[in-house]
Amino acid sequence: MAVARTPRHHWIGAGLEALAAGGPDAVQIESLARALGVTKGGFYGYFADRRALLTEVLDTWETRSTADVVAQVEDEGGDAATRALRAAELTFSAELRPVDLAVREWARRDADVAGRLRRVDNARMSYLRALLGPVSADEEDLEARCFVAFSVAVADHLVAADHGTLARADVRAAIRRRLFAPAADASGADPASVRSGR
Amino acid sequence: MAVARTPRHHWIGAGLEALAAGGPDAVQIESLARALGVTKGGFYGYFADRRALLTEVLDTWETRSTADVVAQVEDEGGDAATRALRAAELTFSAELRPVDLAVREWARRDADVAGRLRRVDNARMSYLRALLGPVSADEEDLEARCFVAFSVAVADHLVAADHGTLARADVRAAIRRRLFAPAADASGADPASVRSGR
DNA sequence: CAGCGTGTATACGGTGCCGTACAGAAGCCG
DNA sequence: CGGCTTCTGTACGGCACCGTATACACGCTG
Repeated sequence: MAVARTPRHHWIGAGLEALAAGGPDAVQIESLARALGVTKGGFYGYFADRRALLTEVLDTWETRSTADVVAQVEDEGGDAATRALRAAELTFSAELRPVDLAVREWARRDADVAGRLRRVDNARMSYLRALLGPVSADEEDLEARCFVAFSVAVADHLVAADHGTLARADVRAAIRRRLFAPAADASGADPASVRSGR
Repeated sequence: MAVARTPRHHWIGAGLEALAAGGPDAVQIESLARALGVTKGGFYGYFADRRALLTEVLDTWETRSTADVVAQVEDEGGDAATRALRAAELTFSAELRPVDLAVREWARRDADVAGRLRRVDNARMSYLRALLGPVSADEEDLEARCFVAFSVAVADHLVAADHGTLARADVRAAIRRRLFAPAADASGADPASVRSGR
């Protein structure tokens, strides 16, 4: 048997990169083949068609951006704030972030993808909610903080505005201070006291 | 002379809708023609090619989502908070919002579009900054509030998460309260005292 | 009521991609 | 070493779109 020069996961990897770079329309079999230095000859041995590849690409993204992230964050440990920031770092890493944004746009016009994104976002928000829970006792205030944190993480690389004399990093830091500031009405709940919330 | 059944602006309008619905790749001449109930016969009388149409579509979007919005908001008047919320309503209206999101995604892979988006976002942020200016004296805090407001507005229709017993509208309201709350250190600057900020 | 100009329909060549078919190469096994 | 399995290259038909060319139809204008 000839050994596979282009195993299955190579196609998925190239598919992820194409999705990140140009959206679902850019995931073209002949284009991926060129990127991999082969022709599409072998592709149809692994996948029924283009749709099948896209499905597996999304599966891979889904796993990497939820289960894998949580596993690694929990493995590394730290207090709530540390873990929340680490989760954001991993979720919106240089490789995963463009895929996330592409999927988000894709979800606007594909119900299946929208369903996946909803699962993924709910998982992420649940995790964030558990981490930020001790910061604020009020349900609405807590949810506001979580949604702000999530929105800023998503919009950060999507909003093109400048900030005068400030750098984007300064703005992010200021937002972070606001997010982790104890609530006005909440009695001194200490974020650092949560070390094992799921 | 035969009267134009499909004048220039019809093509641009259809282009905007296609861009909103499916991104730049979906702006296809033959597809727009079908949507307009004609064939592409007349298209090339108005536009040199597909690129020319896309340029004009972006021009239209740029004007509508900056100058037109500010003009209408200023015309309607109201205090700073009212105007900020109204500007958000108009900018992210049902017709303009999908275009905005499509352009945002497109800007990730096209330098020209990225430049436009930056102009537009900077104009929006300047306006917002002027409106929110009196809420907080601290530059970083102000910028944080503006960027949060903008990010939430953008991410609102892009993040698919649920909020337990709360509705998205409740979360938005809670965020709004946080954004307009006077700064802890700022002496009582009253948002309602600004009625004619640029 | 001609006749002209303008917008539209139709037809065409070119290109790029999908999915299929088949032939060839490359390694492992007996 | 010869055969077999498995992957890859090449070729093909089909389709959808772009941009051009050309012929037609409409309704002003004189």
